[in-house]
Amino acid sequence: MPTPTWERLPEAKRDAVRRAAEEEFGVRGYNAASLNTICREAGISKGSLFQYFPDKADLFVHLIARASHDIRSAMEAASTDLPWMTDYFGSVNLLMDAWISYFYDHPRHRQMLVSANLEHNPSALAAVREAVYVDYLEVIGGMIDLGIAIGALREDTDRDALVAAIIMLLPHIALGPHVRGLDPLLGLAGSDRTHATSVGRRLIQVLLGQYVTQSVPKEP
Amino acid sequence: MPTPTWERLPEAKRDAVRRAAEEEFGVRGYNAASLNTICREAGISKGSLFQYFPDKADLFVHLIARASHDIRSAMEAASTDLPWMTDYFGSVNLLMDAWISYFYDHPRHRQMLVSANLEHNPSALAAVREAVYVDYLEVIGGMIDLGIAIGALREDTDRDALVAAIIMLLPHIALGPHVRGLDPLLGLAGSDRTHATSVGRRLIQVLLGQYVTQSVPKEP
Amino acid sequence: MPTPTWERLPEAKRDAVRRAAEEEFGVRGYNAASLNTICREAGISKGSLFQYFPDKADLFVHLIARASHDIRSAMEAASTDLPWMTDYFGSVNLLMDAWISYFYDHPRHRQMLVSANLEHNPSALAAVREAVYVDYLEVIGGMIDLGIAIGALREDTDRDALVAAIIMLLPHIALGPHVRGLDPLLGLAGSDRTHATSVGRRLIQVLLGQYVTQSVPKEP
Amino acid sequence: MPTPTWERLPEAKRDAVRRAAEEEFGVRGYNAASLNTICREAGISKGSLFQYFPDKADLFVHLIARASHDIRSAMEAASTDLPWMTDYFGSVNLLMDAWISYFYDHPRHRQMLVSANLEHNPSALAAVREAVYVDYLEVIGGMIDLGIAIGALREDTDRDALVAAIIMLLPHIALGPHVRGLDPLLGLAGSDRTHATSVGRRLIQVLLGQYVTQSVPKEP
DNA sequence: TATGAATGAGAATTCATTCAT
DNA sequence: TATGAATGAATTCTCATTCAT
Repeated sequence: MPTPTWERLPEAKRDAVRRAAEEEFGVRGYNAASLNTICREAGISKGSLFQYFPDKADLFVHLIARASHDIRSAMEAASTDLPWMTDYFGSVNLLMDAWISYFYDHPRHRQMLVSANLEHNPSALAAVREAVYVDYLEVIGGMIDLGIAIGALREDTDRDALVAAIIMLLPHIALGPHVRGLDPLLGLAGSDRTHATSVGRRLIQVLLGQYVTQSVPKEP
Repeated sequence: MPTPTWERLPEAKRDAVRRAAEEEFGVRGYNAASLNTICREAGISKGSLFQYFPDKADLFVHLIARASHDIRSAMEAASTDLPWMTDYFGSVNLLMDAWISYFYDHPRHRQMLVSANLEHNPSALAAVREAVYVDYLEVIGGMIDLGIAIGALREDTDRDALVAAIIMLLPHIALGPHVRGLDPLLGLAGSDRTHATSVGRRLIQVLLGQYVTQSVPKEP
Repeated sequence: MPTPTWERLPEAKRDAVRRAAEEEFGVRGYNAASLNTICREAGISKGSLFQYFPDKADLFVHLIARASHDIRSAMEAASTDLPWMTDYFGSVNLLMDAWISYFYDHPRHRQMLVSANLEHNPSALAAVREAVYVDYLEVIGGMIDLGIAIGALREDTDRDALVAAIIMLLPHIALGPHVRGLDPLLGLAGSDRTHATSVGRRLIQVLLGQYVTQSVPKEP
Repeated sequence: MPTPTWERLPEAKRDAVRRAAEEEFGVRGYNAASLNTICREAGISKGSLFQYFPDKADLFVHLIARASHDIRSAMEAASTDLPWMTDYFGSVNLLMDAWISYFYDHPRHRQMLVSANLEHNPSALAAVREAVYVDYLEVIGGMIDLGIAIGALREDTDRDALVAAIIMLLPHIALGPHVRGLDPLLGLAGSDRTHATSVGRRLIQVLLGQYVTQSVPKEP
């Protein structure tokens, strides 16, 4: 956890530190990221950084948790206005669109979460698990449960397997499947938002298709 | 590529080095793995290791490629005797069973491939891509194409999206979904082979279910 | 370039580091010099040295450039009061005396510049070229040009060949001709300042003799 | 000294080892030269090399001494037919031409002797001193003594200073003054044999000019 | 509260030399 | 006589963390 000193800091300085750290963790990964670099870019001293966060891992966890929380908020906001009751499947697709858009609008968050997903260091990984997947489980799980409850998904849906599959795929869809050698298949590397969105929809279809009871809406 | 010296080494020593290196890369990941540790565990001197492999990256790539090749061979052997024509979906499930079993029988390979999948270092990642994903694309792609060709899968199957989704999920299924925070859902951590197999089948069903034209066989 | 940290260091510590480094580079040459040894002798930790200089080459260049600059300043100071107009050849000799004296007073500089002149490493050599020879070319070239301009040297003097010859000989004269097997001839090894000065004058005579238009002054 | 084993070796193998070693010492210098590389290029094993020469220094000394001896022989052969009695200064120039030509014809020797002259390692340097400068002293000293004896050089020539100056300049003239920052002055880097020869003559003139009693011959 | 110099363990890699076969 | 695997000390350089100012 950040120290009280960190909380008392002016927002501008906190922002500078966060930006520098997200960039560095995003580009180099947790282990290879250098606190030297972060301090230099943020314009603070080494000593200061250790007065804000007890150690490197703690800084990382803080950033991941914040990003995850931001995303969840964005998703919940986007979800509010969707016609879940009347067009469930369309709403799922629109939510996925919003999610993909979020990462196009917040490239530093995207990059850092890619790194987090690639992380092997046990304590960093534990942080990702606790900070990110809890949110995922709640949001995705809730979405599927709603679908079943309102009859938009078949009653015999294998809820847990489906939620798990979606969560496993999520990082690949928005964060960059190309890092995993799938690019020849899906052509996502360097693609624009429109193409990424359309690929996202195809994957949703593969996962949800068999459970949908409504007629599947066409792409706009 | 390993040096000629490596090729001439007695199998026992090669095995000791491979074991130690797979273990270290598996536990700590490419970047954090220490050649010091590998040497100590393998009982060789630092100088020797560099007479076997030109550098760290080369050792890593060698191990990954070897493991990947072993797995593909095991899969192709397992595939040969399956009744693809008469029970396509059952064969898919049995192939998945074999695949999961392989990793239960070769825990060091499993662990190292998990690490490889988590790798952030770009050049190490490129090695993984080339060594592992090419095999995956061929084996999985071939399996789906066969299903479509013989009418076991629907003609309008989104072949690429499906192959991509399977490949994205593969590492999670056999290599450890628990590392990604999904354990509360699937209960795989420390589970036995039987439970892992059953989870694998549920995920296959989620992915393939809608495209299957045959009646789905029950678990044995 | 040295880091800001280096600039802020107390002079005593900077001096200790410079001494140790000049000694080590002088005794062993750039390539063979050990940063370990330098740190030990300077009484600082390995980490500290790399907070002062980005790498080994930078430390080397810094020392060479500093020494060269010191020498040039000393030469220009010595040159100021000489009677160039009325006794050009005598002034050349007195300048040479000052130059030889400088190295007797700064034995570490002498030794390090000998090493620098023996350097085989291309990038270290480039540094020497840029730091040292530019000064030499300017000072020696200027001196010859002046001699020609005021009529102290013959008009048909092969200016470039003469400057080149002097510059080629300079390191040998003051920095130690004995290292090149010439000692049986000149008896410089371990000699005192007086003998070295007299040898210097003989070499000047060999080089300049034919071009001098004034009567050559006797040694004092 | 090479071992008896080395002497018994077939000439072809000895030649391969010499070539490889001259190349490596020439390109990288004594300290940085790698016996690994030499063995690989020569096509022999590490063990063999150490059965031919007791250690690295000994191999280096052997090569230097051999090259120096070759050069001396070539100079003495070239000297034989020169008209020393009737055209001393012209003969000096022609000898210098032959010397420069030798290095254009034996680039590996040239390069290795450049390295030797740049060497800082004490034992390697001692070898250079003993092997090379003894020859230089005898050949150049004899040449000057002859000039004085036959009256081609003035009686009051400062024989030792002159010999020393010539020997100091020799490596620069044929071996590459460009490495010492003099190229802007003399334009020798990458120059052809003709230009190098003409530069050599200008330097001879600068050194010998004042002592010559004959009229100086023009360049052909 | 901020600073930034100091630390030293640890990283990958190279190399001349030895010696059992 | 030839081989080439083994060695381990030495190299430059990085980094998170501490602590006196």
